[in-house]
Amino acid sequence: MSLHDPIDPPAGAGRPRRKRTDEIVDAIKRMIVEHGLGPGDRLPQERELIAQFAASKGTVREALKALEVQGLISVRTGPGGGAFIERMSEGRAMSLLSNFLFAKNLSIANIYEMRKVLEPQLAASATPHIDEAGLKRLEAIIRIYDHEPADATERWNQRMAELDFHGVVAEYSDNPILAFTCRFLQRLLKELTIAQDIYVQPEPVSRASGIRHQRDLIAAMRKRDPAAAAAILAAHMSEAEKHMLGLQARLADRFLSEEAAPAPARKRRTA
Amino acid sequence: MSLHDPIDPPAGAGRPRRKRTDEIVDAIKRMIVEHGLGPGDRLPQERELIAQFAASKGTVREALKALEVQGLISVRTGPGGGAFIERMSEGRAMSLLSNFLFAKNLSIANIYEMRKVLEPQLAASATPHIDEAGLKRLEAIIRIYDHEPADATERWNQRMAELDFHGVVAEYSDNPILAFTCRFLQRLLKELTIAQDIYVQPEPVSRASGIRHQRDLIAAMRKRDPAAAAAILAAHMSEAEKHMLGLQARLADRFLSEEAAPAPARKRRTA
DNA sequence: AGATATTTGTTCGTATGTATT
DNA sequence: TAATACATACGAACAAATATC
Repeated sequence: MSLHDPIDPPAGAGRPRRKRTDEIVDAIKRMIVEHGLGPGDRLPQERELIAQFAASKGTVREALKALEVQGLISVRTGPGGGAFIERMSEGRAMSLLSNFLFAKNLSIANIYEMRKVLEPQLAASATPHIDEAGLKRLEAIIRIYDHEPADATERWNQRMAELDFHGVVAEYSDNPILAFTCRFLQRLLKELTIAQDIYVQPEPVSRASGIRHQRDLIAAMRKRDPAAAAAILAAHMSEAEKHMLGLQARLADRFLSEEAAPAPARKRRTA
Repeated sequence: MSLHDPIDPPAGAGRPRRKRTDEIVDAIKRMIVEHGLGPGDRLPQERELIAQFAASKGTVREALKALEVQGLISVRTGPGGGAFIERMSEGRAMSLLSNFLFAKNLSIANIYEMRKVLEPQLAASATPHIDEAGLKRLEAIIRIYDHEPADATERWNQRMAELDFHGVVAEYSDNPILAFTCRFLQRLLKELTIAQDIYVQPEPVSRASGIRHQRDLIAAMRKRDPAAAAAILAAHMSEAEKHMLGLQARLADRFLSEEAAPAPARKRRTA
């Protein structure tokens, strides 16, 4: 069912017969790896799959739907349409993960416990690769929150921008899983439901200190000094953690919205 | 959020019209959160959903399939059957995530860069909660690899057990996302394809040191000393990283199903 | 811009499989 | 064993989207 839907503990005796749909899902997955298909490549069309698997249209469509939800393919209508191999987007991966963590009632403390050790690593791993354009972007983001906000809305925007700052740093890391994890944690923070309006109330501590840290970070990166970058982020996170700790907040019901719309990149045709 | 949530403002110009299936998926998700349905609760049956959404059987089934793949529901046949709310299993969450990271070509270095900072945190967070039974389990696992392996198979089993050791520690952490991440990293290491048979060749360094670290960790946990536990793990990881670094290995092609039941000769199917 | 061909999307009716009683 | 209640699967027809001319 799932790509490597593992082991689905089949309750010892009397395995429930394999469902046709799942067989087809697996068969298509095999087809993908065996033919070495990559993003953009086309699968046989519905009609052919129906013939090939001797299955009905509905069954084949269910299988394709399963693959689509897993982010493996996308399906387009029209001439030259059909199922195309996709690379799962980061956003979708995060949504899927959120569904899992949703039930776990994460706290801010949980998230910061990870951030305080990961963000320094992230900064260090980005330091050798960030370019002047990236540094400029960071400086631009700081400018969003380097002043007192006029109203609650601006205050909220400033808090989001602070998280975006770290998101930009992640873009320059050469460690994909570290970057993904950090960005995911940032997203979780953005999705917090406020028991005590964290992001709305005036910050309990000086913004100046945070901004100084971030400017220091940019300087350290310019000097290509990963150790310094990590140290600065460690201090920054430790301070941020202190402010956030104790706040009650839980994950929002982001649950329902899923990014849909696969990008309309087109103009591709693989026979 | 209300029943008639305007969340899906019908795509003004440009975007393709919302597909019926996706509408139903979202509607069911809304239904779940609005009714506060939890694991084990039943959704309306197929027939009722068909009536409720004025959609055909096939469309409703596609929607249910999508929810099933996301780990949100499971469907059972027979009297009293239907769609039931599920808690996504950790295994499924990991599989879905693997699909995303598969394309990213992770290296061992990438994984250890995270482990070396996360595992110490994990040990610290588990220290206050682990009980004597857990400590005994850890000691039992160590016994699997506290001696020279007889053959390659045992050597491999020993390496897997070393990872399981940390998995047990994760079970006692009170930080769900930290525990999940650490276990996921462990799983990635288990799934490595060997360019240079990492787990098969004799270990390049003494096993004694690793085991000493782990025994020290158990002692520190017994004394309820999180700081010491973290420090020991940091040393342990740093040493392990040294051994693994430089090894070339990539994520395995878990891509295609590895079901419990191994590939029996494929049945031929009439075209 | 409009017509057309191609391909997915949706519906309906029916039959089969499976678990409960 | 049989009856029942439910999902699972099939097939044909029709609707909608979209690339091409």
